[in-house]
Amino acid sequence: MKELCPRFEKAMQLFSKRWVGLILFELLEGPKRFSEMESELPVSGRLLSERLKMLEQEQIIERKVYSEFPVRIEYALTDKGKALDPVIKEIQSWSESWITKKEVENSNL
Amino acid sequence: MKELCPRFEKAMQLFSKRWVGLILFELLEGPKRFSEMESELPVSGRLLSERLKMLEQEQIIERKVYSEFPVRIEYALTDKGKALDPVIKEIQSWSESWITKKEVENSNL
DNA sequence: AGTTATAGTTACTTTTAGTAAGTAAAGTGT
DNA sequence: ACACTTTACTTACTAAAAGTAACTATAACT
Repeated sequence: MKELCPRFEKAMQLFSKRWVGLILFELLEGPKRFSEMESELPVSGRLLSERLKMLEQEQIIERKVYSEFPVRIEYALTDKGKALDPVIKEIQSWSESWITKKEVENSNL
Repeated sequence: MKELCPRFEKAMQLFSKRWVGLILFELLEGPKRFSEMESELPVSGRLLSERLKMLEQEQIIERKVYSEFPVRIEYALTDKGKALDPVIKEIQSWSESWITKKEVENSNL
């Protein structure tokens, strides 16, 4: 097996985890709370928690605790995370050019 | 649950399937055969076959049969597939800027 | 101390991925 | 004609990841 490109492989390993793309899409709009993301995406608390933990470990997002009542916890992109903006934008652009209405409908069956 | 962007969600659904990114990376270099991809990527025949079938159905790749001895089958990107070049390039560029040597090493444990 | 609101976690089921061995098709050699 | 190659898959089985629903933790407020 050839080496291909270890950094690219590592990046794809992150991206090919379910929900990661959509979580990043959300966070590019600005910092969000757990419950916001949970309600805006069709992801369960269990997986959202798991992914946020992973993205924090990869230093792509940052978890900030605000001691209010009730406690507010916000997730925000780091510089490394913000640098993914062009990637998300390219995927968005591609999907608008090449994904047909029909395909979108059929994917929900 | 908000609608977000159905086309983007559909695109991420494709991308977040394991090996899809690496298969596209390979095919952007030019048409490839099954056995070539199998040996260049750490993917098993079963999944490679499944992914190629899926990508063909999505019209991202094309399967061409050449009646030689032994039979030669090539997979090539369609225009829709070639249009993913900027996406792959952006991921590559991000990974080169932000994935450290250490991260690459640790991901193989 | 008990209530409330957010942010998770746990235990369980279903789906997807990984592995290894086997089958299919079709041109070749005898 | 028929067994032999070579590539391209498929099948049966095991392991890992994702989905679901109910439950717990924390901490400020009353």
